[in-house]
Amino acid sequence: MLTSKAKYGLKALMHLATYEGPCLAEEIATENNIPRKFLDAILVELRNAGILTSRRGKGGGYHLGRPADKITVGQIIRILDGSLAPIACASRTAYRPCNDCPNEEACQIRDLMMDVRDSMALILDRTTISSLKGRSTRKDAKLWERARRS
Amino acid sequence: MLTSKAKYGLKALMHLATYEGPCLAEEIATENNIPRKFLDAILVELRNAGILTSRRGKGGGYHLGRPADKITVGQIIRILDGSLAPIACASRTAYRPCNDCPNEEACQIRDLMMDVRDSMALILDRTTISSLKGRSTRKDAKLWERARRS
DNA sequence: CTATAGTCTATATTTCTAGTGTACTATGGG
DNA sequence: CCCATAGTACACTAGAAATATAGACTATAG
Repeated sequence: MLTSKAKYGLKALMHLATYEGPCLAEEIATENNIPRKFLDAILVELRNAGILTSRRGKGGGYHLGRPADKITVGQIIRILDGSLAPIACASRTAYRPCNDCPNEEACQIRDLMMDVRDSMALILDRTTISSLKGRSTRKDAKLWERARRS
Repeated sequence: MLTSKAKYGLKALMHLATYEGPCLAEEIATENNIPRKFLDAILVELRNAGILTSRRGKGGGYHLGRPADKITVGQIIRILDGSLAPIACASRTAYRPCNDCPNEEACQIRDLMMDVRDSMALILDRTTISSLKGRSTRKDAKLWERARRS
């Protein structure tokens, strides 16, 4: 599951990748319909993880800790949501056993979910904030197609 | 997320696919470490969805409503968990808009998550209860490899 | 020294998950 | 007809997680 938390985090990062200098939390919040205080907590988590840096006081704000093309969506989801995998027992980074499986290594469901996790990671770990921003949505694609036909 | 509910449901179906005749809920529950009453609710949902049939009274029980190779994991997750997609706005079958997106069609996050959903569906919709049962786990693969080397 | 803007701690609200309890209904066999 | 078996319906709850919110505190520029 992609929670609102991670979604907000990604939106904030896209925002920060768009503007040059430091951005105010307030500005990020209002421009992206994110509850201010909730965003604060998210920004702090990202800062603690080294994704963002911040400066206090007048003229302060947040900015990216490294270039937008060096931050992947997968990283952000792992930081904010804890895991990519659809089930904890299939997570590489946030593993937790199920209590109903006597022999986890032989669990076919877990095994299948590891395949799912891998295919998710393949997409999410190669998508950066930068490429996410530059991504053309399906609507764009449809519009292009229509334009090409016409 | 794959909830316990869906996991239990898949286990129950694998159980039913293994034995010929109708199985008792009690038997499925104890053999798979599933809380009995919780399983009851799951089996009823699967029955209402046409995946299972049941017979009451002495000699009764549950059995598959169609061959195990005609039931996909994707179907079961959609029935029991509601959706495959990591976020509701990217779901094909259980769509729900986010309330923070003014222009959903242009949301790059949603678009990315649709790609993720598609790649999950690609795996889950082609995996049947039958193929799930027959799946060799990574442990098996490792054992084989070791055996081949030795 | 003061307005600004991030930080910390605690708390509230809502929703979902996972599970339980009780009573009821249908069926087959004696 | 009765009774044990086995599924069905419905109500409910405890606990966790998601989604915020409030308020006091701290650092900094000017």
